[in-house]
Amino acid sequence: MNYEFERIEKKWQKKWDEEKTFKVTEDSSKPKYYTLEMFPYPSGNLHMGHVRNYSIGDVVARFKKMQGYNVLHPMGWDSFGLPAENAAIKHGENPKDWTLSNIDNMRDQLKSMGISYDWDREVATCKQDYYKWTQWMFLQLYKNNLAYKKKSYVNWCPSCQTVLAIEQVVNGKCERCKAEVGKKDLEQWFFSITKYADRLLEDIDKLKGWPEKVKTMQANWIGKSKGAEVKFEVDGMDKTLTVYTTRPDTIYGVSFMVIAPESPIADELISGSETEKECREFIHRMQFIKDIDRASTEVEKEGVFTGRYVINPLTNKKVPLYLANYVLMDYGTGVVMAVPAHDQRDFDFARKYNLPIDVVISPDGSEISGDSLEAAFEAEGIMINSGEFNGLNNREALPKMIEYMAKKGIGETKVNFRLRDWLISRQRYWGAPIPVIYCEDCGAVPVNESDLPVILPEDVEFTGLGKSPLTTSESFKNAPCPKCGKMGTREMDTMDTFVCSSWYFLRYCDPHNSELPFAKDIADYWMNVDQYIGGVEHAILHLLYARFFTKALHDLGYVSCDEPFENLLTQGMVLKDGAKMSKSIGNVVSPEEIIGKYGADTARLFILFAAPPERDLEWSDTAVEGSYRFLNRVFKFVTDNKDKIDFNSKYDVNSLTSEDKNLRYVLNYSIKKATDDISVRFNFNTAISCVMELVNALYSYNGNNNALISEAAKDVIIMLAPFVPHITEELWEIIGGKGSVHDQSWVSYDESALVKDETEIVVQINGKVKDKMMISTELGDDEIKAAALENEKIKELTDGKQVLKVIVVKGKLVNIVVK
RNA sequence: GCCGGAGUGGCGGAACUGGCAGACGCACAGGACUUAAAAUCCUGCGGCCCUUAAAGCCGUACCGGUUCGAUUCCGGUCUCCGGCACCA
Repeated sequence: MNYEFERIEKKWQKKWDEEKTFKVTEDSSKPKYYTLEMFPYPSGNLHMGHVRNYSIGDVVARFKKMQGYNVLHPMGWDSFGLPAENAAIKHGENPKDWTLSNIDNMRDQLKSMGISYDWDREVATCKQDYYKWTQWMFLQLYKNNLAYKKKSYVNWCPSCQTVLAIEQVVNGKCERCKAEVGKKDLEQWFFSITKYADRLLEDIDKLKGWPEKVKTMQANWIGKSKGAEVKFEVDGMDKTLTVYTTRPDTIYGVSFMVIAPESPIADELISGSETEKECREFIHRMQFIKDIDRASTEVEKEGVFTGRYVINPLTNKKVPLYLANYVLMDYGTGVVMAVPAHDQRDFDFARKYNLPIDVVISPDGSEISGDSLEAAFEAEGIMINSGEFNGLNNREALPKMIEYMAKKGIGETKVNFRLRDWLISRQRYWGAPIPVIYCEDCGAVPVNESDLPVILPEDVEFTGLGKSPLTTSESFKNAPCPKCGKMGTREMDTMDTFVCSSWYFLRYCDPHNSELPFAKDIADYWMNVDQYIGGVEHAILHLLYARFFTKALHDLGYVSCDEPFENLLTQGMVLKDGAKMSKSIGNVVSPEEIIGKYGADTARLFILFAAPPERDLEWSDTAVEGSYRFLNRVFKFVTDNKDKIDFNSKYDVNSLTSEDKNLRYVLNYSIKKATDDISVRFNFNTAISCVMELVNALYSYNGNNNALISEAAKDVIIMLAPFVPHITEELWEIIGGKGSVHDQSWVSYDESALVKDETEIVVQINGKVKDKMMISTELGDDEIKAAALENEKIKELTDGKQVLKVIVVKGKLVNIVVK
């Protein structure tokens, strides 16, 4: 007979809900612990990835609570975004109704999993009482020169009909809908995340509890590079071109110069030149090549001579200026000094167009002809053909050369970042409106804080064609200028949803505050998030933006912390048949189905047992049965033995049989191991496996020490409580436990129970195991050694051989080295 | 190309600080119970050799090193996964 998971789970879920078992408030008498799982987009249904994410988080929350922490464990909804709008276009549904009903459905699903959230703190980013504060955030950034509007050549997703941040363009495709991304010239709002580039990079070192992988990804994304900017005069024109280079040490080897075809100064440079026609054709042709194709290293380098020459400021040598496809407009200055002898890209270009290759660094300082090179020499070496710098190691020469150029006023040290400012405008309806009004006289004017929120209107049309639905609203469009009162027009763009999710962890601290997004003292009590858990797909976007917001809010005095997430756990994906679950492959296993068939406890147990949290997890229907089987074994053991279980019974340690001692050892060992595995290593799989061993030991125990059985049964229930909260709550009630099992203290072990009278040690000869023997733990090294040499089998095997050395590792082994 | 991570039975995985490789679970095989099946319980389960057993040998991607002893440390190679990538 299997246990009635359905009845039991419903019973306790109802009770937890009614009694608000997991509600928390600030409490200075206990240490606080803030654990958070990345909030979901309310697509309508939970998938296995969610189940894994929230099961992991729930173990952490319940475990910490049992350890005596005041645990904040909230949940909410990242509920602005495109799918709602697409549903509106497709099915004529209102995005708001669609979203709110999805939230209702998913909240029920979460409750059916028995996750210990404080539901009183639930937030939804699409609700006015939340997005009011998202708009407030915009205003604070704007007031402090961290938000600005500029015309720029931006990434445009033709399918989503909106611009995208660079981070949202993945391999030339829209991160969301996978459509090919194009370009468009638009006036857009940006957040100045680049002002924080250095701090975002440096403070990565503070993130001791983050995975190396994520830290590296962020560092690479920020992409700091140190070099110099150098000015080159254009021959015969009153014009200077500035280049950025990380290799100013190679400046004597510049044999041509290259400029990006889309550069705004290209027009001026080619006007009237003898190659003007070819140049214009080239520029025109490049416009129609997609970014992704332009940027590929596979594409052959190509260019056209502009007809102009520039003068090397160190040598006064005239070198030709080319338009070239391999120069990026949005990095550095869009102009690059080409040193073919020491840069592979320049080398390829020089060979193609027969340009000179001048060697200025050689491995040993000897002269090398550029013609003899098969590839650019990019390694360290000795400077040659470089005037007064000859003979120096190029790395030593580099700072000296920058210093020299700085003195002459032709160059200076320059640091460049790969990170771009964050483009937050979206030409979409279902998002937080950007709180700005355009006035004929005053220009772009921010809405007064007292007028927030700028409410998303409902008189809009969803045609799916051309312009954003927001522009179709008559009620929204016109608003008086906050400065002069003259009628102006509202900003029609909404904010990137990543803005909403960049501060939600702060709102959870004080979710009902109507005066501020959060009170500082309350946020300071809860922050930082002690443990953040989510998918690695957010390694760059969300985590970088959230760090930026936290730092900005810190600098503006709204919160004390300047990093939001103390520890980060990136959980692996849930796979089926080796592939990520997806509708198109048809390998989706729905959580509802599994919970219906085996119960939430089984689903949670399997997912936590099958792999450590950071690794990918292969779904196995048969292994789920195994977890279910285990829970039935636990249930059966407790119910079969409930008459023996008595909370008040005690046993005398000195009168235990060897069988009792063995069970007591396994019990205490399991407690020790499970505690370490959960708290130190987050290895829930091994924590569960040692409880399984304990249950196996209970089944094979033939003694009759009911006090010992009581202790073990009680501890099994407590140890399993964070993993399988319903069945343990039921069993706790069955054995007559007081209150909720989830309010119990975590189990502790008795060190003395881990000391055995006898222990098995291995006897090796030359490192190979030959025998095992039981030995009193009281024996010293010499006695253990003697015992090993006395061993019949060892005597036989070492007979006639010379014993060179005997190594004794107490409690583990003896290794006899013979010849 | 650069950066990060990983390679252990039929499968998921364990071995925490250099000390019995394969815990725990799945699958499989045999048995008990049953009229039968399911469920449950018991036993076996890396490979080679072998009728069987004992013993022996091999075995943690590959090659080598350090060590009494290496899945673990060091050097090199290969493969897979993830991120970035004409960033000057």
